[in-house]
Amino acid sequence: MSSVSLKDVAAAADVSFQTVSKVLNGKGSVAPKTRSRILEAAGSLGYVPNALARSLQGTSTHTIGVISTDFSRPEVALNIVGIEHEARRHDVAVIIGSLDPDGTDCERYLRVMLERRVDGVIMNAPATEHYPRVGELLRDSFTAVSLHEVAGGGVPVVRPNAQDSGLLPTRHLLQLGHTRIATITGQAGRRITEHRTEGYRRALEQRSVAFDATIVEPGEWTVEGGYAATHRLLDRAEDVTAIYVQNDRMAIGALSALHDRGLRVPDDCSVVGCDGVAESARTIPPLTTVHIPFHETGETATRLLLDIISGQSKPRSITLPVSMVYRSSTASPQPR
Amino acid sequence: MSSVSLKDVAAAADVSFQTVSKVLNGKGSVAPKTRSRILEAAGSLGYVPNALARSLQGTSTHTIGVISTDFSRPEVALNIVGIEHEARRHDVAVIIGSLDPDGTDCERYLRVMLERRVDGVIMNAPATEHYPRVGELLRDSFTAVSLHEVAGGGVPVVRPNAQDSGLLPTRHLLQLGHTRIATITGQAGRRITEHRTEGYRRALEQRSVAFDATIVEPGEWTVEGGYAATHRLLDRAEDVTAIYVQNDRMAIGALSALHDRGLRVPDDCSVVGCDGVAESARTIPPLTTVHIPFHETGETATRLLLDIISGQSKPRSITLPVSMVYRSSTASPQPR
DNA sequence: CTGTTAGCGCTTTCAA
DNA sequence: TTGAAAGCGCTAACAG
Repeated sequence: MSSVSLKDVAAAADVSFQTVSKVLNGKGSVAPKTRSRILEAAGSLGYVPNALARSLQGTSTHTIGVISTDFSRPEVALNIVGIEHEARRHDVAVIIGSLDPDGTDCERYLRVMLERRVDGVIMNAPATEHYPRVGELLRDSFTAVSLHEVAGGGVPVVRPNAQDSGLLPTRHLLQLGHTRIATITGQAGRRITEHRTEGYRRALEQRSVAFDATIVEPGEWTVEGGYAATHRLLDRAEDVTAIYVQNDRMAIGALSALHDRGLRVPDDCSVVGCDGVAESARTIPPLTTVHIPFHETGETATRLLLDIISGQSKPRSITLPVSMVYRSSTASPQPR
Repeated sequence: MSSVSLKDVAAAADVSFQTVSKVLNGKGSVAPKTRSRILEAAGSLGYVPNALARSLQGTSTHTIGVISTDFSRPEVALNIVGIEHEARRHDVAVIIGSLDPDGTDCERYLRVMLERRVDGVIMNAPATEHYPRVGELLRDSFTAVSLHEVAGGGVPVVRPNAQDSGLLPTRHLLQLGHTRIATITGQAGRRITEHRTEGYRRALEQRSVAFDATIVEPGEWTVEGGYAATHRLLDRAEDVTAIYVQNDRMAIGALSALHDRGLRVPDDCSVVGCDGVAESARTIPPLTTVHIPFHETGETATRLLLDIISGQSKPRSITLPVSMVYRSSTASPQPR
């Protein structure tokens, strides 16, 4: 472990350690001879500046915290990768915390971020969107940007257009001629689920198709959840001719369930996913879905956070556009 | 932003800041009255200790670095989540760096970790396994544990049994009666690819089935790569009756390609994946695969790293067992 | 051009 | 039981 300090370099170059500091930071003026002597000493000693000591008197730690829901889900991972890429572009380090499913450990993580004096925090924790204490902490003690709503508001939110994520695919199905369109939703009680469902509902309304709560089935975001939800749905309403599944992983489960029931996609039932994960291109059949810019969302949130920290930008929320990806899991309803 | 310091608390409680330090760290003996006065002052002022200052004279920063290949791939994400979980259990913060595909920015990240004086580093960067400079740095300047081999060795490696990951599924196919068994490999030149292929080869040898390089096709680990590789493979060798695909994402592509060619799985061709991602349970048909304990690998590596740091353990490598998951994409070959 | 003085927030002796 | 002194590695301001 490197523990060569400025003083060590100074001793080797026979100058004061403050002069070394100047040279290494390119500040002040130093005699060329001294400078090169110092540079050489630093090089041969393998000097590496101590970022902690540096942060101690500066105002910035060049570090941000990311508190995220379990990022083994690919969409979430893409968010984080986007965040990390943008942070790195600005020479900012990222400390990460991954929450348990209920987000009950969020405050603990926030505390850690406080102790480490991060310059700001990016929240990607839908589970905490109704926790007032988290919202309070974020507003009072941090410069923060969130990818989901925050209890009590007051924190800039950067996210893909969730309502369009429901509206676009539903409209697509309507345009194909479907009228019995079911939806398999994400986790109940989450804003993002509400928004996607709201988009679905609005698309129906625009075409004067009645919303029917009996063909709205929760699927928990998981492959298995989507599989089970599809069975429950079709056990109850076999006249459904199309399903908008609120994420691709559940859609993979839905395709499997449909297949197990002897139903052909899209002939007997159309399916639209949401998210645009890589796998969706090669499901059987390839999945029509909504492309959500997860990576870009992470980048944008980070850029905003960094701009707010540096005073270059005022806090504001940003919504990113989503777009349809048409593949072969959707078609006009066939007479049966 | 909280910038209440020990001195502020001391002033409020009318004692010296050193006494406050004692109380807050539970050291030394302090009069009960003083103690409670200090505690109250700290509480009402919202004092949060500065971890950076604390690290400055201590020997540890309670921080580890993780340098990883792009973790938007679910297997990789699982590794990282495992690392994070274990670190958090030990109250250690995690700084993350995600490499570009070639890992050329690895040294830069290592430098950042050095500057931040992390206690140790976990490497998950197969792309750098042949970079001597990375190996050197790791050995000379860090306490490190890697999830992949490191150039020049000397760094403990914690990883799932890669050879078994090839041997077990191939043996399964052989036991079903297949003899024309192809494999779609991961990225060429990577150790993990070599190991999985070596396992495949060994299983064949054990049953005296000749290894045939013409039915070994590289697939780049991606869905699309697996799709394309399957087509290339079958264009060349249509007598293949089974394929061991070296990861589940490529296997999804393979199932799709097989379907597009009008081949039925498993009747016309059996497919075994590798990794055991959630999607594999609901592909069409559900995929027989190898379960790889990615989360546990991350946890184990972290526990080892932390133990090495604290001197509780000597550096050593650990191999974790993998296991078969039997589903419906494999069957005995059918006469055609 | 260079070194001195001061201090970031904290922990750790050591005296009082 | 408490506080004063010292120092972790560094930067910043100023004097020489």
